[in-house]
Amino acid sequence: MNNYFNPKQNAMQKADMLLRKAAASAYPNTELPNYVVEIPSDNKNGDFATNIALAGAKSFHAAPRMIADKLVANIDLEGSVFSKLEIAGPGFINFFLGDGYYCDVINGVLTEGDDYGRTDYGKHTKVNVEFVSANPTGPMHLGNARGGALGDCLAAALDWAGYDVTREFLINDAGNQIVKFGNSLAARYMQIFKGEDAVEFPEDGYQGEDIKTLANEFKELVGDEYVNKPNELNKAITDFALPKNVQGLKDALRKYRIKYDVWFSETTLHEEGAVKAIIDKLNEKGATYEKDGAVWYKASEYGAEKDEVLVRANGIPTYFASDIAYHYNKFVTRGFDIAIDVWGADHHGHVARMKGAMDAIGLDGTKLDVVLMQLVRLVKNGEQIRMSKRTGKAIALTDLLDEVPIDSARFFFNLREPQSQMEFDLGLAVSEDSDNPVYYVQYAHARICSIIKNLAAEGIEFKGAAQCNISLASTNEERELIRHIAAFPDEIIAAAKNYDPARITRYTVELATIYHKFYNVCRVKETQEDLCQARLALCCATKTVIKNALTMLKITVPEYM
RNA sequence: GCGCUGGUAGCUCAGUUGGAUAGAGUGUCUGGCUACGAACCAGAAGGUCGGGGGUUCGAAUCCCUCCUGGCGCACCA
Repeated sequence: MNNYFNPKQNAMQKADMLLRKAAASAYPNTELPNYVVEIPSDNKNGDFATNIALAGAKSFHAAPRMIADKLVANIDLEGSVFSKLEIAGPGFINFFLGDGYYCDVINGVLTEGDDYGRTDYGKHTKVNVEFVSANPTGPMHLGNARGGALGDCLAAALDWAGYDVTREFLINDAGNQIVKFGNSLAARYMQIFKGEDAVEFPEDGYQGEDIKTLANEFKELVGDEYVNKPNELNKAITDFALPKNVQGLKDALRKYRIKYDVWFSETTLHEEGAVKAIIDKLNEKGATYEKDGAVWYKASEYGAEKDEVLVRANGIPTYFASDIAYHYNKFVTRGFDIAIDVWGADHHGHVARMKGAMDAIGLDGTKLDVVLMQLVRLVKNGEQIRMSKRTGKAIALTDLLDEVPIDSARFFFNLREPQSQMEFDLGLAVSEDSDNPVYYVQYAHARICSIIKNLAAEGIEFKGAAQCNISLASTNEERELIRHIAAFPDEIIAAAKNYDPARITRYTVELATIYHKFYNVCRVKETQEDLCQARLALCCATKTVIKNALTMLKITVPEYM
């Protein structure tokens, strides 16, 4: 049983139980049709509605309205959370919640406090969320900013929904791109001494200014020591630069308020022989073959489009090989039940073959979930700012965070669902006025704090939910507010289930809107005492939910603005 | 060419997994502070849900087809 407080879900289940009971007595020995109990878009149609009479026309052998009449006649609302039923339209049965429900919601929220919204939906399933995992060969870019906000908030949603969550960053500190990184650094280092024209820069090298900066720092440290030791230069300068870059990633992400549980080094997989072991394993399963001097994996037999190289002709394993070993490590060595990878949409070709590879090594590919995220278009004054890693003019994450407040960046990147091609409006994100939705939500919180403070100054304190009669808060605005507050735990579950934390961000905007409407219609101050207390209870409950939601998203919750 | 993914109000996007008259924000226009924070609220206007077929009591949602934007199809990661 669920010990957590999830009022909406509970009430919905109660509605469903009443329906089943009614159907059992009205139509004994008849199989129930596929029906739903849902929340109508217009609350004139009740708090919950069911299509059971429409969907059951065939199995109950009657017209929908007749079925609805018969079912309703068999439902007794006495002692339930519902105050009335209605039959509407073609045969919908609508449930209306009663006073008791609204009181329970506010009472429950204030009792749960900082924990309101948590459920045990995930049943402590061990889930690993890997996100950003930017190459340590250069600074992070705008896409990583979205991936960071997305991954971190998804992890938070899973945590609140009762999963056992690990946030993880994979450091790609092995393989081809590190070799390229070293070659680029070495060339820049040599150019310092011999001139740019005398030393050829690798055609596929990293062009960015940061490579020159690192080479210069290395020169400051060791002078010309390596000019005549070309064989040792590459390793020495890589060993110098790589940790610096990794530290840069850590610093930038910490500034972005992301704290990882695990920084996983790809190199350790090679050192421990895990990559070789996984290739052997595939080999044993008969899933490999040799061609042109390379070892291939029969990916096409496991759902992928075509076969893939595991070990190049030069003997170096591909990233794909180490990625299989890495996920084997997640599932088998560390025992995660689910692995979620947040990738840029440009990696979608990798999805089917990774899942297939999990099946090929005897694991379950369906336990690997990939959240594909579309890249971001940066827009300022209606014009797109293109980013290019090659020209070195990329918009770095650190640059973005220097310009855009963290609250704003995290909020914006979580406003759209992952697969949408979002636009990031730099002008809007920087603006500190009402156009910026993050302030709209924070404003609602600050407003509530102000009301509470003003009342306290007049000697009026909130006496606690148990001491007040919430049913006095009976206007549409008040009821709407309570209903939305009640939906918070379900919204988190939906975000976790659909891997879409943007739902929570949008939820906070809706909550703020509903609160502002309430504020404009219902005075708290200078109101008859009982009603004042009831409305104060609503304010406190709203404050709790905004605080919990924004805290979950790691956005500050100001009391003044 | 094949695959993934999008196309909903002028613009940016929702739409609770097939439900009731398709919704927000923004922009435009009009109202509301000698009242708890006007960083707010109310109202108006704005739609062939890319086009066309199909499935059924019922489609933005599912199927087929066409148009179109983005991305991917390396012994890169």
